[in-house]
Amino acid sequence: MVRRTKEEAEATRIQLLDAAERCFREKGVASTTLDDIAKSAGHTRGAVYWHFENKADIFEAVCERVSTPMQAMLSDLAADPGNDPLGYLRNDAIHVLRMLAECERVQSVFEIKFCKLDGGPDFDRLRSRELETHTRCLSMLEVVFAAAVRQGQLPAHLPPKETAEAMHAFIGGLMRSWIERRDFDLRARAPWLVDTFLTGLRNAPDPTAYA
Amino acid sequence: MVRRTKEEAEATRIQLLDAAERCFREKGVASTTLDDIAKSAGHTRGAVYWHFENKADIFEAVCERVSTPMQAMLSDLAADPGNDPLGYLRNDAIHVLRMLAECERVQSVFEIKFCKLDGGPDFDRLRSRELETHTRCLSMLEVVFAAAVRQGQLPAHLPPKETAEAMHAFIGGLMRSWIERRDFDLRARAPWLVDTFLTGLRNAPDPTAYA
DNA sequence: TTATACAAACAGACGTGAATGTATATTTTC
DNA sequence: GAAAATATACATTCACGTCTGTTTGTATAA
Repeated sequence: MVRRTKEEAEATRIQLLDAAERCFREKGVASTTLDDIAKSAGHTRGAVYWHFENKADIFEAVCERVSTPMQAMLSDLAADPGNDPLGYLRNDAIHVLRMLAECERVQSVFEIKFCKLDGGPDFDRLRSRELETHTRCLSMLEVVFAAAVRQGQLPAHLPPKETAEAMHAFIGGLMRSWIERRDFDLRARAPWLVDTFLTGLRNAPDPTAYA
Repeated sequence: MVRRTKEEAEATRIQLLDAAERCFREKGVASTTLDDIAKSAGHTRGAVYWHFENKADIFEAVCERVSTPMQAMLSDLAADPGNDPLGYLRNDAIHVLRMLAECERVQSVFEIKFCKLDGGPDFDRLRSRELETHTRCLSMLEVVFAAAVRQGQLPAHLPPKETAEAMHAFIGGLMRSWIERRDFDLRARAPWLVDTFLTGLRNAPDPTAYA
């Protein structure tokens, strides 16, 4: 089997990515061999090396298939929050949680990134990009919180950095916990969880009281 | 160099574990070879294979050096919370965060477990134990929350499982975020962070209102 | 008390398998 | 006919496990 048409070639590329996603999730990234991926896709390593450079390249491609929705969410956050920044943030947080609960591909990639990824010397480029995304996300949270304080939606004594960190930790922690155990209805409970956390921020104690 | 005394042998064992901890943290578990560990400890693979069976065995030993304090904390939670369960939980959560902020070894092992561990087929035994610990932790949180509700410290409408999950996600998320970036003072902010979250629980909206 | 036997605590060499990257062969489409 | 899209074959590297060698603490007995 050789030299398919352009569309067939693109199809095998997708088959390879799907197979890689499956293998990574089942056996972890490090323990997955290129032959595993090729076999699982019904091809050989020849096809793999035609479409990709190495395992790290495949992994990046697998991740990029879901990076777009998350990036979109980030730019959502960056958009003008209007006169209800906290409501805006609430919707966005719920949206993120629901996207995870609903989209199988997002679940796969997050499970791989969370649990199946070794911090080896490959993947350095990817990790630095992740860190940058994380940083941008935190600073945008800070901006939105500042706007909420200006609108009187949150008390002024909230420490900006720690508040953003807490929000991010809470959402990220929920995602990880649910990915690892799936023992509660994330989609249904997302609004209540987010509201409960934001209620804590609204009534937060004054940090200056903590010596 | 051979046949040291009992104490010297135990010393090399500890050197090997320290070296493994360093290598795992620097290069990831999967990318660390047994020769890396031996060299970094100033020994050879002969010493490694004398003290341990394989890499997974080493990793378990590395983890067990900090599992004891965490287990102690879990049993703290299991003890009688008295007439102030929420205050008890508050102290315990702060204690966990501070132990991470203060103990370098805990930081290392958690960083390895969080970011440097591939979910390969080895480490299965370890992972199942982790899951069991996670489950026990969640059920203990449920017990403490139930007690807090009985004492009138928390509203009765809190869904037990989701509340425990949220608490665990928040603490775990904070630990992960801080491990990855260390860009805020975890030790100093721990009480405020925990109090802010618990304030959210105290004033949480009624979940039955969420269709 | 001392000689001796044994086993502990390693170091170093060896064989093996497996995964990687590359080079080449083979078709088929354009 | 040229190049794209794969399969196949090959060489190399590399980590693992095992085996053996060596030295020395230690127990036992004479």
